[in-house]
Amino acid sequence: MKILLVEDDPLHRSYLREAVNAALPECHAIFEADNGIVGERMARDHKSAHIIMDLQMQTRNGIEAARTIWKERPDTRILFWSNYSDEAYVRGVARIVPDGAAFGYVLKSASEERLKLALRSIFIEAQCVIDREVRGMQQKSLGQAKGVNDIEYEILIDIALGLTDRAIAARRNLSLRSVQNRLQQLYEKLGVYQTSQDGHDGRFNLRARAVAVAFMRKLINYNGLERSEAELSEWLNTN
Amino acid sequence: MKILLVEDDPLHRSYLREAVNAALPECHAIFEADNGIVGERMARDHKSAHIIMDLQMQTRNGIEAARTIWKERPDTRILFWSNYSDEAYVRGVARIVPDGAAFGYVLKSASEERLKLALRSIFIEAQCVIDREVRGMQQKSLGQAKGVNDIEYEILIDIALGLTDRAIAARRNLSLRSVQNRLQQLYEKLGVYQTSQDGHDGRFNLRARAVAVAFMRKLINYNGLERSEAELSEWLNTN
DNA sequence: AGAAATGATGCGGGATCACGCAAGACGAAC
DNA sequence: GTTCGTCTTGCGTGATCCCGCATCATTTCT
Repeated sequence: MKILLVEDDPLHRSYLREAVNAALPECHAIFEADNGIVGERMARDHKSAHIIMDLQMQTRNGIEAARTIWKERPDTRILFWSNYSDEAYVRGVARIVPDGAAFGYVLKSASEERLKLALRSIFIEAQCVIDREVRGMQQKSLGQAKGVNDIEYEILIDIALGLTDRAIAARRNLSLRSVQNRLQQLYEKLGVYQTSQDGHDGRFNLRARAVAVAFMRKLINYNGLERSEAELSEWLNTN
Repeated sequence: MKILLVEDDPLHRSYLREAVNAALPECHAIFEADNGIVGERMARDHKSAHIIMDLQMQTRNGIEAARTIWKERPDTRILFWSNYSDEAYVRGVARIVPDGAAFGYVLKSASEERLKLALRSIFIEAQCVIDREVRGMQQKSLGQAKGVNDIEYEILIDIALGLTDRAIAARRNLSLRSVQNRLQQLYEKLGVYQTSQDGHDGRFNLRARAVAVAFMRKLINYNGLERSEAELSEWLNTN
């Protein structure tokens, strides 16, 4: 068995290397990449079937890399190893995992024991392993209770990118009014409203405020926004 | 000499410990804290004069912690050790460092050699050491060439938090029109404008777009926004 | 099948925003 | 002292946003 490590931080990389050696004696070769681009290339060259992937890397993040890898060979098993359980990351991963693929999501704060267990579960048993904390996040994403559903999430991204209602309507093939409807759903879900109804001074610009609270609730984050921006500029060009 | 490490990742913490041992034989005691709260407390209890501080930690970030520590004893020497050189962080640090205090800013990606050198320079020689990359960022912040100055930065924060023009005016003691003036300066600096002047469809909501590009340029980030939000809610209560 | 829920769309109005124009305030340069 | 540049503020306008009210269409429940 060969394993490919894609991880920025040399410290974490060597920690992973040791964990793999300890937990997977059947692994006889470890390859390492220190960013997403190299990771993709090595995965292709070595036809890697077992990958451990960091999510936030400077040059190319783990979600992008995983997507292209899975596009080429959907049965690749990938263990995501991340510092955070931001909803934005969880959504990002959930969006790209192919049907039936084995993958895992373990936090860097997990104990060594848990990491080793996850390694065996995924790479030997082909089971999906998802950290408890991440799991909680996932439930919240899917169930709508207090969570933001896909439609609302989509429009959240659009306003976070700074689009006007009209542009969103064009992009999503909706009428102007529908866009505004969805915006109101979103505002409600995020608990955003013009405070101090007493006077006439709405303190918050709802649109901007919604983005702010989404950001603070980690519904969106830097990497997610960057990805969305890339999609947007693509759309802008063809339109 | 005693040194206090404030860092949430155990891996990085032990790496630091070894680096300190290797570079500073005159250090006879190392204390460790795994978040900002504990860090503040330990700094107080041990009257720490030499601290190595991570910037992004979950429970309380390094800037907050450093601020309260410096408030109590401004001659404390603090080496910030961070993954990123986001302008938001650099600004955050610059804002709180007391006059004449010795401090440093070293990236985690720096070589071990560089870290050790910085350790000696700061803790022995009381010099300020700032990573080259960070330095570049700092210049850009201060010089206004293409960079955003303090006034623009301030209003950027305000719209990122989701305030209305009126609320900003109240908070900053300005007229409505002045706020809008500053907004326009900001838009210009960020290169934000209604694309496609041909038709009449402004694709971007300038206010939201400005926040988006600022975010993508790392003028603002999660920690910074959270800090500002805390200040904001304080102001909202007393007003 | 009929009823109820959900979502898309149109109309309209009040509030906010973006921004040109212009007048006064203040300090720096000459 | 005059002139210039920068900053603040007011007024006004057109575009955009927020959102209540109302009409269909599609789904879902009974």
